Amino acid sequence: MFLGLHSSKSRYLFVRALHIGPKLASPGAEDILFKALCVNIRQKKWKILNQLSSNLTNTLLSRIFREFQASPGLLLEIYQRIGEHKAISHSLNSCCITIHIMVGRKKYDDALSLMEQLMISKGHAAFEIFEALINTGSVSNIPVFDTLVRACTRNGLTDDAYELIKRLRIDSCWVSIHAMNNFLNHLLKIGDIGRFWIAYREMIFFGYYENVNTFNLLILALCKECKLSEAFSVLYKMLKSGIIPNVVGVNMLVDGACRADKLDLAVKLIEKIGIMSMGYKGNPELAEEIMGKMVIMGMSPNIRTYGILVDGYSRNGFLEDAFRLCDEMVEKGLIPNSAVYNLLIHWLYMEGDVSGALFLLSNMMKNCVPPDRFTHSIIVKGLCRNGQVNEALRVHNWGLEKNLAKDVFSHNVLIDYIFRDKDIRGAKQVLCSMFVRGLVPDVVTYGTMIVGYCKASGIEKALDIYSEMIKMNKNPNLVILNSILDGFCKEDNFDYSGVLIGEMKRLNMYDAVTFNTLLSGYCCSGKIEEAFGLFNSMGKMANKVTFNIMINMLCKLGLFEHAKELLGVMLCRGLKPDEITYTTLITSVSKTSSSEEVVKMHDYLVLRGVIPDEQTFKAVVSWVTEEGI
DNA sequence: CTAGGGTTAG
Repeated sequence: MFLGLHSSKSRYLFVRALHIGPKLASPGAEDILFKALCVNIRQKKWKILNQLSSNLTNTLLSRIFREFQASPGLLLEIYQRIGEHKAISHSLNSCCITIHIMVGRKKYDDALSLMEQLMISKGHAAFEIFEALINTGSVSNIPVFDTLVRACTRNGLTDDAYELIKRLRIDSCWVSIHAMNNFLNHLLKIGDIGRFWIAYREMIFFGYYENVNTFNLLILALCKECKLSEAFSVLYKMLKSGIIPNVVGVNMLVDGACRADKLDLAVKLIEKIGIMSMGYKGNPELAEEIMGKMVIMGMSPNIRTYGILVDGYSRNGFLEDAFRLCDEMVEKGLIPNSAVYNLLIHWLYMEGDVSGALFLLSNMMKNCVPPDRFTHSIIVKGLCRNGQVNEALRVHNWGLEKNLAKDVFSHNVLIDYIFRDKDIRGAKQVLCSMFVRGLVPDVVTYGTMIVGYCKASGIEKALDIYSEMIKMNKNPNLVILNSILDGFCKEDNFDYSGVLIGEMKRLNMYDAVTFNTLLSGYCCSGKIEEAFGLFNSMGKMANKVTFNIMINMLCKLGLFEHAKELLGVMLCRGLKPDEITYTTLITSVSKTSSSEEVVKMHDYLVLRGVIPDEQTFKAVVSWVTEEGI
């Protein structure tokens, strides 16, 4: 009998070890334990780990880790099973040994989650882990530190990530371009574009060469800053560096063009990728070259490109074109995925077409396209937006039952809309139900609460939420800072808003919304001089909203001719008036001028691409009713 | 590394 033999042999060895004496007893016993553990672990018999837990010393554990370093899957399981056991505590070092082994075997995701365990569950600081990794390996083991940088950015530890990169540089160890890209991408995700450019310039200064991903990030950053032509010119820089653009960069340019109201440009870009240089730098030869290379690379628009364009059309009110594009896509053999369906359903809801959205949803099911984590939230938001908050709550609860609402997404939407009804209690209830389900509020949740409190009860309560957010180690982003700024402006507290803007500038975190918010604040409280001063200093940063705010102020002051002049400036700068410009101007002109003037203004604006919405319609209807036409 | 939730204007 195997077991009998085995146990008698163990007993024999054990007895012999006792006879040799206490000094040598322990290595012998450790050997036996070691072998027994290895045999059992290889057969995935985990019971022994529990049985022998009181004997597992650090030296024994390191031996086991080394023994299994060739099979990282098994190693990870050992590590986790030991971690589950209360009697044995992992040292930071044993975890770092495991991390080194995982990275050595290219199991980066496993290494990443081990690091996250150390940071989150065990509360180790990034630099503690850094030191331990050096102690258990070598500082020149770059992939390990690349992973550590990634772990930092994934958990919002921006400064730690940056300090790590700097610290390694002092040791003449350079994290890879991949880690640098990861850091740059993180800065864009948290909305810190100022810091993005500082980090990028620094990276180039220290001799890194951009790869295709770095260039894509540059395109993304420039698109976010609405510097579309600069974003396009990144393509030249890429080719000059001998790097061929890929579809990801082009997709971002398509998105940037759509968001800058340049749909035609987006379409051209897709139809003939080389065309983009026309009207920008005037170098058709280079454009042809780009196109040629892209065709060679098999770089044709993918499903994502079409999705972005579907979004672009819909966003600008051309839902019909979006559907036409879908037909074209299907003709080209690209099958709409859940993202394309989601986008269309989303925009149908935004247009108020609830039944159309419902129809498309059933079509999605019919075509066996599985709904994803976005679909559920889009339905919840769509219903809320169309005044069916109770129905949205019903769908939400149904989703919770069916386990479709696992993330904070739809919760955030509900909190937003319940807050809009000034139902603070109701919003708090949704927040509580989040906690009950083990969902942790994210930055958007806090942002929504801050805006909600600003509008429902004033800035003070909003600031409480802000400090709560800081306590939970969540970093404020640009949207949150802008919301707080709006709160100050709405309460005429321009001292605090000045301090805040100063701080935001120092942090390099501000955008057009920041200044538009302040501008709107000035206009609302009649600070005309300040408003003009700010407007003039905004320069190229001024966007459509900036002009709408200024036009509205001039109209309210009865300076209609000046408002029209400003409309001209707006058009000269390539900014298209929208339905808000329309309502502002029509409301004003109908009060002061003849019906001919109103009709003239209407035609003028519609010819320049304004697509009337419900409120523009109301503006005209009220004028017609008053005129008795 | 790219579309789909929270900020500014009627």
